[in-house]
Amino acid sequence: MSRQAPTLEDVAREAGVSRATVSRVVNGVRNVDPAIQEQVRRAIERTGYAPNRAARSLVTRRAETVALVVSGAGDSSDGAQAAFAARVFADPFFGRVVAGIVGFLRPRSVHPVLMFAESAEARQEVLTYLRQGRADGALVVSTHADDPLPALLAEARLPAVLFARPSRPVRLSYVDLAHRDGGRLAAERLLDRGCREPVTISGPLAVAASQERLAGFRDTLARRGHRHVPVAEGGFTLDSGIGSMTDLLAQHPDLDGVFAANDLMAQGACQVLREHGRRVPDDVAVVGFDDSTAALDCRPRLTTVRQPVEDMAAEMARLLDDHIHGARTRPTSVVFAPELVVRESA
Amino acid sequence: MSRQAPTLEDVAREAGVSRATVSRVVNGVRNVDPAIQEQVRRAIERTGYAPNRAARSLVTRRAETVALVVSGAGDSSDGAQAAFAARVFADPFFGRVVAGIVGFLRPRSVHPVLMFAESAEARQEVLTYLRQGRADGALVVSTHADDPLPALLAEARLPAVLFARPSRPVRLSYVDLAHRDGGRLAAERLLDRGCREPVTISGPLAVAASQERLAGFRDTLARRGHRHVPVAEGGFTLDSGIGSMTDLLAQHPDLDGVFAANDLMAQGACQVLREHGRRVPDDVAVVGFDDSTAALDCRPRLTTVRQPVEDMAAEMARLLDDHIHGARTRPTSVVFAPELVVRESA
DNA sequence: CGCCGCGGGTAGAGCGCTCTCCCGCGTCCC
DNA sequence: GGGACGCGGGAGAGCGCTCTACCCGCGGCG
Repeated sequence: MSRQAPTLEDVAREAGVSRATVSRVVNGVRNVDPAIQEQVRRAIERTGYAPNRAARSLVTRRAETVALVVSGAGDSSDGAQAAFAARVFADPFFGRVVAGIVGFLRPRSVHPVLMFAESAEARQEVLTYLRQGRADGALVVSTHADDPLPALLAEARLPAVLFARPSRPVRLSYVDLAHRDGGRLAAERLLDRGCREPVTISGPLAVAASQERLAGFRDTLARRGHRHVPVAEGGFTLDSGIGSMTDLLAQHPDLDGVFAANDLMAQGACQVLREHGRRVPDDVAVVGFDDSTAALDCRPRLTTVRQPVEDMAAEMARLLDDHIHGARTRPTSVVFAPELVVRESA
Repeated sequence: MSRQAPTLEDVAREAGVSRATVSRVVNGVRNVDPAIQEQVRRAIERTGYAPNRAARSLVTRRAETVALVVSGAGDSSDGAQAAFAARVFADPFFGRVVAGIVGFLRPRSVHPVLMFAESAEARQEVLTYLRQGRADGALVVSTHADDPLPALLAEARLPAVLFARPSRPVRLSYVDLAHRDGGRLAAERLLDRGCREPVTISGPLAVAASQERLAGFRDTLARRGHRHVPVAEGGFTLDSGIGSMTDLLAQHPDLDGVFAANDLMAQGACQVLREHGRRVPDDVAVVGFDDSTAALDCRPRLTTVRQPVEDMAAEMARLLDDHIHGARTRPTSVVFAPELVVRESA
């Protein structure tokens, strides 16, 4: 604060070489005499030099920063953003996304800028941010299917990678899970345990992933002779899991297997079942989805369809990195395979 | 990507004025003829101009960015960072912190850079980041009491504000809660409900906040005639709440009131109590702490000591802003008052 | 009538870095 | 022995912006 931060010039003077030479050893380009290198390194040490990033970015045209955008759909009113942020972070799923992204980015010394884009205004701000060159690209996690942000990003030709396939196709790379296969795995597990009356709590049907999971579950059961599978639509929250399970139990008292489209709802279902005197898994088998922390918090611990979120998030970051550095020019999609994790609940 | 982004120069040429004039209307400084202003604004529109932030930062010496640092204590091994990130985000508490910070920062068009500092190396990276001028200051949320980062920050004279008072005093501003008063509120609630055998599940005693909450709880009970209050030390996780409650129940079967030092543990406690056939709140009253989402997810919904986390986080951001802009030079601490939120569990 | 203030604009000097060009020198090959 | 070439180093031109001069014209005033 008080004294000016040392610049390249200062280090150069201290080391008795030119600015260019110092820059070379700092960035490790070209050969520099080892003796001079050492000399410069000591000068850096003495002066406590740290290269000014703004100056560097100005000439390299690169921020070495990416935006991590959590994007909602509609036009939430102004004040709702805090609630939006809190809601997003309440989902253990998001923590895993962050962990995966940071895992890839950190070794490269880049740190994500956190942005929320739940309103038209906020979306515009994301675009501006990128166009100002404050970030080199965006990693977008949408909470709604009809999020307008991807299209805006694609139109502006800004580097971006999405989590999950967008509802309308856009020229952007994305990573996704084979949700349909996940639904199949859940169905097979319940069937293999001998369930005769399986039911399911789906995610919000506006979300493509929910549709796919449900379709995979239904198709598999249909192929094994179960034509009519009761389904209650949930909202991916614990609360909605409780509500849906209560309804299903009332309408189908002899159900003996539940597939919930995420762990949080499965946890809610377990709670309700226990309160109604049904033992899990002896009376009713429960399969969740995600393999989030909720799966382990639940008693009994959940058998669930694992989504390799960390790997998927890391892959997102890798794709973006490729796009930014021109190593990849056309949009690419990477689809991951789900995996059944067997614990106690089914 | 393809074509160069338009610069001030381009806009100036387009509008038929000088670079400086365009800069003035962009930044809204000094009087510029309204007609010319309009002319410039249209030129900006036509060219799709967005000011280059690196160039601006270079001269203003300001990044208009702050770092949001989640800081651990020890020297976690290299690979542990992903797990650290996931663990941090699993706590609903952190989502509220982010919401509060973003709530303050967003109207000012600044977005936080997310950093984890759970190892010595990572801490160094935070310092470097700030010294490179990539962020103007840091908002630090420590997960451990003896976090070395605050001292490093203070020593380097970098603007920073902490969440919670550091264990060793450092010349840094911080916000905190009157935890002791929170413990008192919990005790009074249990007493007022007529509890005769209160117990408590504390947080990790290495954390100052845990100590304070426990002290406030104990002191209040002592003053009302309860000398020996059974306490089990938890770890702020649901799991530890389950474990602690199980132990307490075994050793003190006639307990009729529980104060858990956070909602997650209270939720675990409720679960155990119900499994042991105790009704909450009729047989055993339960008071949590935080008023996090866990308080609402719990059945029955938790009576809890509310910590105004969003307000506290917003205040952190405000303090940092003041420090950065020189409006505040000496370290300041702001302590918030807890509040009892009565729901069903007590 | 000269002078001064002032509104409204321009010119240009940097901010701290990267990177191209250039230069001097030693080496190698013909 | 001389020219081509490689290598290590320096000089200096920007990158796109802000901001301090400064300039010009005009009205008011002593």
